Amino acid sequence: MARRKAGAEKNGPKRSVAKRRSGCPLNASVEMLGDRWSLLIVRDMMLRGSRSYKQFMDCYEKIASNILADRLRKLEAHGIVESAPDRGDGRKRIYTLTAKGIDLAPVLSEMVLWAAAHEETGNQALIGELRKDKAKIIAMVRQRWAESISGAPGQVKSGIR
Amino acid sequence: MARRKAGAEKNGPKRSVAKRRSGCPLNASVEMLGDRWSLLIVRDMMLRGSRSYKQFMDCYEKIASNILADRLRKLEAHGIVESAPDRGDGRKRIYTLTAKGIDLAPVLSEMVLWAAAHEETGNQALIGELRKDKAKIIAMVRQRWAESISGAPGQVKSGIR
DNA sequence: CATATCACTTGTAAAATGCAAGTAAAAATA
DNA sequence: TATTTTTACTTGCATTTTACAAGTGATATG
Repeated sequence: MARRKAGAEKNGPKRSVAKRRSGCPLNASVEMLGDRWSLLIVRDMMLRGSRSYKQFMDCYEKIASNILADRLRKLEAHGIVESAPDRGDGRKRIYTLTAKGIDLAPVLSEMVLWAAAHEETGNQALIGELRKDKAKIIAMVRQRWAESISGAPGQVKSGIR
Repeated sequence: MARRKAGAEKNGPKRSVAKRRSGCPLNASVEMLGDRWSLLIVRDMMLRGSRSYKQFMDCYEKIASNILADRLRKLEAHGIVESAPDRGDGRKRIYTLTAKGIDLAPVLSEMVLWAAAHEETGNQALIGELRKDKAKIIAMVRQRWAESISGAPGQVKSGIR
């Protein structure tokens, strides 16, 4: 027994303020993304083109498989990610960012710039490009995403990273 | 018995990549800020001018006192916040944002805009202003902060919020 | 048909969170 | 000056979340 359990009812965009701790938009963000893994998963989708469970498991920070399953479920429930069975390989499930998910690009961008400014970090290539022209990088990420969802479900190959 | 225990060694800017899960700058941000409270504390300092334990306890989301103590300690260890005893009232300790802390303004800004775009949230006043002129709001926040640390340790009165 | 992949789940121990109830020191009040 | 308040925490404890190791079932591959 495994697979499927329908994450949440349908899809979760526009969750009402009802069950939140407060109506503050920052609080809403924190309730959806405020943990040690969610944004890293989004990062891997955005920058590395990860789309399958296996690919997420290959992330450099070594997420545990049960945590990954849980986060994917929550991201999907929040409407940040959606998933569908892979046509062609019945074992696979393909995860993709929704528009809401790709809209996190500016958030990630600022978090990267902040850390790069105040901590010792790697990935200087990305940081340099971001500092030079943030808007351009975000536009590139968006465009690649748009192409990847219009085209047939194939690999996103490139990777700024 | 209570009070003082010297948070961490001295101050924690430029923590090396050594003990982190990875050198990715996003990961660094997530390790410092990826929980359900840290950014809300920074928000209250930035937008509401909260500076004392009591004021943080008044936050709308009702943080537990032990969690607040823990988060203030960690934020200080990360060099995002610093604290000093209040001259004039020996019971109080005054917490202030460091330059690193105020540099989180663009991160918070993008998170607020993201949530506002995709969720039902309150605080439409702030959102409207942010959408109109993000840079200006951030500049205001920065300036108020600069004034508040140069002037005598008095209350920050205003509040976009 | 045997074996490998993929996407998960199931324990289980350890850590983080949340809640209620202290406590020590300093300040305000009677 | 004695008493009460206020402030900034800590402590204990139950609950939840996280992490790690080890399955499991359905498909694909040789």
